[in-house]
Amino acid sequence: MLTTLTALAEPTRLRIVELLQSGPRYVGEIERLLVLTQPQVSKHLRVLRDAGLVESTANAQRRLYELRREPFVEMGEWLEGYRRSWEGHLDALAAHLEQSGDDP
Amino acid sequence: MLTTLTALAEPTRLRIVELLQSGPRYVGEIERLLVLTQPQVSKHLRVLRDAGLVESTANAQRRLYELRREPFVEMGEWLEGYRRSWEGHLDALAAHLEQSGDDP
DNA sequence: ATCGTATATACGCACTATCGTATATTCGAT
DNA sequence: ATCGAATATACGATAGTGCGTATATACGAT
Repeated sequence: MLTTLTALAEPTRLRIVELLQSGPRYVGEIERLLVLTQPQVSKHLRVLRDAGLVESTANAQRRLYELRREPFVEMGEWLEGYRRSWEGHLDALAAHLEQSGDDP
Repeated sequence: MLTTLTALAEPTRLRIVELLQSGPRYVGEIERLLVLTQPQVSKHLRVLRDAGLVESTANAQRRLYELRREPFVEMGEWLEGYRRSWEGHLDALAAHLEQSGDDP
C-alpha cells in the first residue's frame, strides 16, 4: 500500500495516472498532452512501473503504457478496512444507545 | 486527492493512520504504541490534520485524535472512476467480441 | 503561585527526490 | 551500414521533507 501511495503522491505522476485512466498512451503522447519533457515522462513512468501501477508493451520503438488494475483493487480493499471500522464504531454506538434505552 | 495521498505516503504517518483505524488515541498513546518521539508524533499529526485526515478534541491538556471519514470517502469515489474506466474497456471488448461473432 | 504533565513548535542537519541537460539505446527506414 | 525517431538512463544541482534536540505553551494539581 505504501509503495502505491508513494508513487501516486507526486503531482506529475498523479497527472500521468489520471491521463492513463482514459486509456493507454505512448510516451510521446503523454509528453505532449501534459507538456512535460521526455526524460521527465520516462522517469516517472519508471517509478510507476516499479510500483506496479502501469505496464508497457513495445510496438517498434514506441512503448504503450497502461494502468494495471491490481493496485487499484488493493486500494479499494484497503479502504474497506476503514469503512468497516466506522461501521464497527456505529455498531458500538448502536449497542450503547440500545443499552442506554434500558434506564431512562 | 493529492494532499490526501501525500499525507499518507509517509511510512510513519501511514502507521499512525492505521493505528487510528482501531479508534481514537491520545498523542502519548500513539507515541508509546508506535515507539516514536513525542515531537515526531505531533509533527505528523499536524500534517495529517492539515490534510484533513484527522481531527482532535482537547481533554484537559491531552488531545484525542481520530480519523475523519471524508477523505476516505473521497478516495473511494476517486477509485470509482478507475473501476468505471475498466468497465468501459470491458464493454468495448465485449462490443468487439460481439461484432467479431458475426463473421466466423 | 508554582510545579509537573501533555502537547506543540523552532531550528539545524541529513537525506531523498525531482528537474534539466546530456548521452545511450533500440529499431525502422533508406 | 547509416540515419533519424522514440525512449531510457546518467549525472550534477537544487529543493523539499523528516529527524533530533531544545524550547514554548497550556492546563490541572497542590
